[in-house]
Amino acid sequence: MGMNREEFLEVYRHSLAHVLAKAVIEIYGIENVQYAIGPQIADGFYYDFLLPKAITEDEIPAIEAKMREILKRKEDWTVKEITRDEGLELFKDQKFKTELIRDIDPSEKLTIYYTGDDFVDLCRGPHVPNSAELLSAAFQIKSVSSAYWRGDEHRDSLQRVYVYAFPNPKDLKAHLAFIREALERDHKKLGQQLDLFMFKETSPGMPYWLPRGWRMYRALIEYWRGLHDVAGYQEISAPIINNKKLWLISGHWAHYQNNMFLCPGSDWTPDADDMMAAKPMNCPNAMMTYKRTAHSYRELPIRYNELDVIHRKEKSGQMNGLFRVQEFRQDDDHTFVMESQIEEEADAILDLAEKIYATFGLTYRAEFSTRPDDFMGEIETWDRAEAAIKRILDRRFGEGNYEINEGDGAFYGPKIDLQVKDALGREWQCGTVQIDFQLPHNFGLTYQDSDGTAKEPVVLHRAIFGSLERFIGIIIEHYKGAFPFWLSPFQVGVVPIRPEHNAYAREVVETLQGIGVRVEVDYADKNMNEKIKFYKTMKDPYILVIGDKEVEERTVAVTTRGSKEQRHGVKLEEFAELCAKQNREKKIDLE
RNA sequence: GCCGGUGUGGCUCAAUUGGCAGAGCAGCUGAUUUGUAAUCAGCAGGUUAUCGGUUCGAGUCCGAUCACCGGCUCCA
Repeated sequence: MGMNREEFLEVYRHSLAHVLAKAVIEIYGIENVQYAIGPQIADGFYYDFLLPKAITEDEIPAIEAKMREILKRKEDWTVKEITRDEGLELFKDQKFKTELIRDIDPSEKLTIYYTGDDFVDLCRGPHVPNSAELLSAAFQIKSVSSAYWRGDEHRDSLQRVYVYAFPNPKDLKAHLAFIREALERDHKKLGQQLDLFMFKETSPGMPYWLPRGWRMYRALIEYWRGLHDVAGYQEISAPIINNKKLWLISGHWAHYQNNMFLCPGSDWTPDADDMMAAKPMNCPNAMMTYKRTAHSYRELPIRYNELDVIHRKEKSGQMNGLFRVQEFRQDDDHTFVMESQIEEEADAILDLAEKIYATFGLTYRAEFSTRPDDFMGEIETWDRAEAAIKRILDRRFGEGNYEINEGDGAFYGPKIDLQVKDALGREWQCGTVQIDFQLPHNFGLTYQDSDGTAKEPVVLHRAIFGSLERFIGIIIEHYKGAFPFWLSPFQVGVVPIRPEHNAYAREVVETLQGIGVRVEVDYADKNMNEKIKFYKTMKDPYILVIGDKEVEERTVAVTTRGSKEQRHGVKLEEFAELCAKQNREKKIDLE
């Protein structure tokens, strides 16, 4: 066919979308169906329909069967060019098509495709010449859900039929295996199995961190603090609940109130002067911290990093495990710089981000969002900042090797977003570097420059993990719960075979704890198999078995996670050094 | 917020057309004293998410609420 895989997929998926629409119309009757659009997506395509009632799960097989039946008719596909007016006449009973045609430039010709002689759709093409060509394609309806016409919640709610589609059964099978794999890695499932965190109805979207999960959380924080302490950051912590006066200055009261948890100072009315709100962001308090004293240009950059708990009230139906919560910590920082320091500082942040992602074995890519229409501040300042960011990104990734989202920046400044890619190739937005010309202005921040005048600093908001909660969710799935040594909730599980081995086991535990290793041990008088099974289930990196031989030789018998073999006669000191080394080096794989 | 789905001991799941809420694991008690992923026996554990309705009778049917899941929108 002389096309590459991408084009091939596009033609196949696009053509199958028409077949789906035709099937739905044949089943539900053309008078009951308003068909909208059917674009292709990463693993197939979807098509949106307005129907008298929702499609249920049990109707799916019939739709799929109808699609296959249509393909077997081996109908010809014919393309035709028409005018706008002809289009409006042809689709006069189809309101979405009519709207689409109205939006097209009147001078432009429209193309329509017939599949057989009874189904016609507005489409740019290209398509297969005959349905027979799609007989080898493999597809499966994935699900039905709802979606708004043009993504607008005030408009029609449509039935969206998602379909997996691939050129052959082998590719489809591989994709289904991938989906199964992703389901197995589900962090909500693993979080429960590994006893890391839980949720309760009494505080939706606010995780309880359980003993094992909190150990990991702490390890992550300690790692993060270690890096920032030596990179010139000064960690702060500030009030969780603040009076609305603060939010009035920052602008959150006007623009973010719907996402804030309010609590009364004394009097329960929203306009009371003592109304308080849990902070949804750390920025205002960082501004206050900067403002407590006068600053010289010699002090800049000033970097205030922090890990305070923040709260954002979400509309119901938005929460999703650790990926989307209402209470979380960002690995936040507000760096105050002179405009001339933006480039160097942003570059240093990207260095730090790269180092951190590499520790987890995560690759990443950058996106750059530029000035929106409703921007605030001086256009020249924006231009200089955008040019500075562009220089950094060109240097780091090469021109054209990062995505540019024109006009997608915040109203207060341009931003860089970092998308990390996990073990399954899925992308997650984690890091962000946002330049802010506005907040320092609102808070009246200044520094005294070398010429003696007062100037406004620029603020860089940045996070590298994004939120610790989301990041932990990502790495649970990335590692499938088998964490690197340095990050594991417990790093070593100790199994004394009989009570008479407990004394030496205690010595082993204390030795390892003494060098900061997280050890768990079961001294109970019970079958050793139960103890081993528990530590294996919990995916502890190392299990040490201690019996007569080990007590006598002052050794440990080591089983490494993922390996069937056991290392006998390992000297206790030797094993302790192995642990210390891995905590230092933070390698992903166990030694 | 919207559309669809789900909710039964701590966990995983049963319960026929509406007809006595049940099992395995975990827990507790006892026995077993064990060298690498489930030793044996016994015991206890439930207002079937919550509230209301239909019915002689509701885990099951209807309504509302809450939470969660899959999407839409929004987002770290």
